[in-house]
Amino acid sequence: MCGRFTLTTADELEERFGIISAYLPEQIETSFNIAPSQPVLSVIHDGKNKRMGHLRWGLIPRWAKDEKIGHKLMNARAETLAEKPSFKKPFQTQRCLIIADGFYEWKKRDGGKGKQPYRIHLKDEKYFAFAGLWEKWTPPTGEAVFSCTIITTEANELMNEIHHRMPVIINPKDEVAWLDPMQSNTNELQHLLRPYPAGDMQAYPVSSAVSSPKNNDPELIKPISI
DNA sequence: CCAGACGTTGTT
DNA sequence: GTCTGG
DNA sequence: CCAGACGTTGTT
DNA sequence: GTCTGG
Repeated sequence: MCGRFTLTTADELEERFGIISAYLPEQIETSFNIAPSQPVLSVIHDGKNKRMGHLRWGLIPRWAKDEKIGHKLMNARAETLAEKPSFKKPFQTQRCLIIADGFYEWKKRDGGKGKQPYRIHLKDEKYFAFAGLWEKWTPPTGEAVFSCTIITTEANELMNEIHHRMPVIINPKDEVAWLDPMQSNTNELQHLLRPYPAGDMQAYPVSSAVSSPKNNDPELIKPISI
């Protein structure tokens, strides 16, 4: 679940997320099918300002010897964030938003083999933000890598028809609280990680989740740095 | 104590 | 780095 | 998450 | 079947 999503335009992002121009990335990548290990558009709070930039999807813990562990850490269960060694510290101080306008989920076809992909988005078709955690990893040689994971929770009534888990979409009024690095009351933070209201979402089957060319130009990656 | 994992999903 | 299992 | 590969030797 | 890359 939560293995692919979309960000198809970059219009009015700074207004929607309240980013001042000095903290915007030089370029924003858009895609119909963003996969783990690719750069994803994110917002963090550096203690003073909100900053927008790209993070690599698949969290690499600070202590990792090999970046490959990031291939496994693209999702984090909301229920256990405070306990897991890889997520504990990021949950306390390194929370982020990951910007999207849709995501995919695959429903197993009854009886037989195969899966049917569904595209899910908000009824108003607007941007939303996944709850995420970010981390900075410095390899033995070379530049630091800024990476992130997307938090999952139980499915709401809409998603439950497709799958039993779904990514956490933060209620817009809670975005500031989620990002605030000074907020360390994990009980309150945990409360923000609930299934988004089903009535505000819609889902429909699609023929394929893969529909756009990928862009692998590493020059486009502009990691957030603090 | 050291050694080894550190994650989720879904499937069995 | 920190936790778990042996 | 899905899609796609899954291998080596030796030659250019 | 299982791993890797995107």
